[in-house]
Amino acid sequence: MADVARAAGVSTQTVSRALRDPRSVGPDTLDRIETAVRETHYVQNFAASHLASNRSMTVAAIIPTISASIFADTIQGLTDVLLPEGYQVFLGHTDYTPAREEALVRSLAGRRPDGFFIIGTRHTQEATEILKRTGMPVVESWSWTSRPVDLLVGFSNHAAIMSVVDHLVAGGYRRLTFAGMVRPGDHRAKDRLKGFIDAHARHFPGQATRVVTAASGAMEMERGVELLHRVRETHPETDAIVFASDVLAAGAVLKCGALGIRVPDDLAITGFGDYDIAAHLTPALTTVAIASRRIGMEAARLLLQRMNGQTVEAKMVDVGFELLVRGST
Amino acid sequence: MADVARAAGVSTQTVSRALRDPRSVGPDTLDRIETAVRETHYVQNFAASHLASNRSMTVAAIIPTISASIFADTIQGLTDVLLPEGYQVFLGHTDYTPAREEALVRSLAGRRPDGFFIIGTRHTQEATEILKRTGMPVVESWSWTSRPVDLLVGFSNHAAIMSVVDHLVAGGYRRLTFAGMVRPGDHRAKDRLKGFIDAHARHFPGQATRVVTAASGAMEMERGVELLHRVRETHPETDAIVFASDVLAAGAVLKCGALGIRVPDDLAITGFGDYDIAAHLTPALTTVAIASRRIGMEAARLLLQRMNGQTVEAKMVDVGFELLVRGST
DNA sequence: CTGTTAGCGCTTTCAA
DNA sequence: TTGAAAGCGCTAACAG
Repeated sequence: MADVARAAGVSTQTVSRALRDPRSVGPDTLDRIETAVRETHYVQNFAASHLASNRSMTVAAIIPTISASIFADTIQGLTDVLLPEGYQVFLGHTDYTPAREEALVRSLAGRRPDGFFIIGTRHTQEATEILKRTGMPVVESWSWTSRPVDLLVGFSNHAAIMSVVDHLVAGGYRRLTFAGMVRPGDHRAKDRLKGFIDAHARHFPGQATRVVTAASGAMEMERGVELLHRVRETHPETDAIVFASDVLAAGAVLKCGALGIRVPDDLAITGFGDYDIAAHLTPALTTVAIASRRIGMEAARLLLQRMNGQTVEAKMVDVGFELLVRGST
Repeated sequence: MADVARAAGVSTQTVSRALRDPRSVGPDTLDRIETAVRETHYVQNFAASHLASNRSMTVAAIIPTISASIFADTIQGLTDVLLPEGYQVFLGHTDYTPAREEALVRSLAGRRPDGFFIIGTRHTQEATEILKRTGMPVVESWSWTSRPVDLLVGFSNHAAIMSVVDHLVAGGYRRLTFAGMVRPGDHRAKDRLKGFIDAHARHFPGQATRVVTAASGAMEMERGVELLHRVRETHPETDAIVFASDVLAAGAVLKCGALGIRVPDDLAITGFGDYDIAAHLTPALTTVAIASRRIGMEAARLLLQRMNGQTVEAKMVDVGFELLVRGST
């Protein structure tokens, strides 16, 4: 910056001002500075800026996994809103491990982001403590709680699955089985399972609940195929499978097609997430649509309001969900 | 850090040392410092560290798009290797727009990352200039070139599609049509198209090339369905469609199933990428597998070597590709 | 193994 | 509209 100042014949102060708000300096001065910036190939040093101004112009984002996940849409929405405002995004993933999440929170907090975005509302005590102490705006997401750390953009996984069960029961299905991946650190999956159990208990009081889960392995269609087989072995009376994810449901629907199992006549199938494939399957998949990208965008907007010193009117945003009834039920 | 030093009865220097390399201070001292860190809830300020040491412990990554893309696996691989080494990742996406890529490069360069990862080998002149000037290690990826900016982890999209065409011709198909999304800024797609054109010219010299492309819209299965229809309208003689992506091919295969078009008897279909769905379709999809995650991991390893001051033995890594022949051809 | 000194490249504050 | 002085919170380099 000193080089630029010298080339433009002004002080570094003026260069700094011109860079942050071009209208705050005289037009001739601005011109000379812009020329000098180009000639010297000057690139701002945000670390110094951050240290001096105590604003990093970054947001930290923590998600369980990036690959093959619906969270990618959320991050895309988040960055779509944040980048034009000059913010860069730190991205970390936890692989559904609370310890890794805590380590990430700690490490990212050291970067002094101006805001924090995180999937989920359950964190280790230490992680929660750090998030609260930093004093920066924090958005939790993809779940629902009455007591968020700070801000919340999410929906009730529990209610979403209950609506699926209600739909199936209304359609005459009576022997429902839940099938999903339930990893120890995945509270969204647990909420969905609980939603199934609660809805089942309401519709069929006293009757045993049928649940088949996998705790490890990647979230792939192959898991759905495996779960389908396990359901048919352990609960052959099943007339409808409630999958915790479209990925699993898609694997099962495709396998049923290959095996000659008629969906929904022999077996109804539901998914979760409304992935791209859901509408393209034969039969098309009944599922729950989540506004994944919108979650990221709403979160970004809340963060921006806070980072700009405005007060946020609604600290908790429920993006809801939509039951999409298609041919598989 | 001064608070910690005071609480532990040492200088800030000793605290700094203890934090970066616990073995560099005495065991009692370390003990007192660790206690003090906990009691004061101290969180390092990496911005100050960065400014003083000229190391940011960050890597910048630029990809065309995050959502529903195979690049997510690459980023996962990249961060999987980088996070344990203490590096955080800045992630930005360009939506296949060169101007946005340049803006991102410029902005991220200001963060002074210790390394740069970017998809593709074609950038604006200005972006290339910035990448070269910073002097930091740069990994380009997902393509191939003889003159990378610095390091390269990729493969030849051109050769990959040629191998698909060779396979189809060897299988007796004679009226091939290429179908894909070819956005202006997507040079991988262009390389694939060129690979098709070149292979076609070699096998069928003088014969017109059949190509159907879409330039806009999201990369979704619906595009594959649309392209299928356009191929059947404009080139009804087609006996094999070479899709530029599994997403498109999957949409087409599913649609064929619904329409009663027999694959591969009436129409052979190939994809690209070996997405999860490819093996689960009926018939399973012949496609080209790319080691997406490995690209990220190899890139991270190269960056780490450079960032640690080691010399890199191979500046260009060809991860290759694998033609997976399945039922759709 | 530990401490002292200087300074990283900006921005804030105040003055002109 | 512009400039001078001070300092953000660390680490490098050196000394002890």
